[in-house]
Amino acid sequence: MPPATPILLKIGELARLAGKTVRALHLYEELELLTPAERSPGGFRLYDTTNVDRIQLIDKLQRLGLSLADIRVLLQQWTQSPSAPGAMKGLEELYRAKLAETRAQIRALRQLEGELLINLSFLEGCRVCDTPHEPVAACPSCDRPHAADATELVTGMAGA
Amino acid sequence: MPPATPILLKIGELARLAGKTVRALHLYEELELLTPAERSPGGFRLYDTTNVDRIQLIDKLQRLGLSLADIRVLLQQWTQSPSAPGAMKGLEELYRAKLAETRAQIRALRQLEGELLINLSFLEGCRVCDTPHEPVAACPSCDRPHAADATELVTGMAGA
DNA sequence: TCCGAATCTGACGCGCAGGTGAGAGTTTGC
DNA sequence: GCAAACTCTCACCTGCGCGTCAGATTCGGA
Repeated sequence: MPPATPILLKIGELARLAGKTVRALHLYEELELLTPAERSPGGFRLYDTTNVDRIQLIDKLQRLGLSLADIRVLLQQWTQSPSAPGAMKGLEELYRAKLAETRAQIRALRQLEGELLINLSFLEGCRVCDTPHEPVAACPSCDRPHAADATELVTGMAGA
Repeated sequence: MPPATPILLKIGELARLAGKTVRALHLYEELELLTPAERSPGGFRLYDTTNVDRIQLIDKLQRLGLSLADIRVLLQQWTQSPSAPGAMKGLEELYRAKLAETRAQIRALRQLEGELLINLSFLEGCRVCDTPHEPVAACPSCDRPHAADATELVTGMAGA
């Protein structure tokens, strides 16, 4: 049989499939992150379906905290690497570093979580507080027992 | 005894203590997040030490994902609230919402973590891969067993 | 063949959180 | 009383990731 014409997508279709806007895809092309397989006679961009994966890769790398410029460098390193295992190396290093960062972020968020819980419990005690203290500014420095643990998430409100 | 002159800090000192730049503190003042206790005769801003807490509050709220404008609104609501328990209410709601968000972020990061681990293990297998496949593009679609689990963090590199 | 929808290129705008001078005035230690 | 260090107030600049026209062109179905 004749070589099956590969399925080609127009930019709007690709955008919908990948969950991005047309403008975003234009931008990715400007920044050399994404290249259409070809153009229609009239100049429309035509993409093959592997570009969906490419866009999702971009998306995840963004969520890892990489800028589009970073991603460009990464992709270029990849394509320019002479050997397959060599190319994998850079990727591996990057992912290892990002894994560490991700874990650090998780730790930070956990700490924030704990702090929120502490302050919520303080505020809860506050709700039933019968010590009359107006103005409000006095409350964060309330001397009742429930005030023991409040952090600057509450105490920082004081000066006003 | 005479009223002890409170310790007052110049902006640079406060900045160092709080880990911010002078410019940032200027900005916070423009945005009505921070007000110096007074000014020197020559016009220098003089802050009292409670402002360190205030800045750390701002910092944490930023890390919770609030914009400086959001924070301004929050601080204003606080100072305008007629009753102490009433003022606590808004804060409590905010923190409750942010707690949920924080937990969602942690979940997302955990997932990313898992994905990174999967792909790292793929790449590790890659390192000792003796299947000769140049060009590199072929590697992500390698048919050896170690390739089973790679996600688009690896497969998205293919088209190039 | 014709119309409406999609796409093209190019350029400007935005929101955020400051950075970065410039030029002038203020403090402070010696 | 001098110089160095600090601070003052404008005001414009930056990076990022698109959004948003505008005006022209192209595609695809009836």
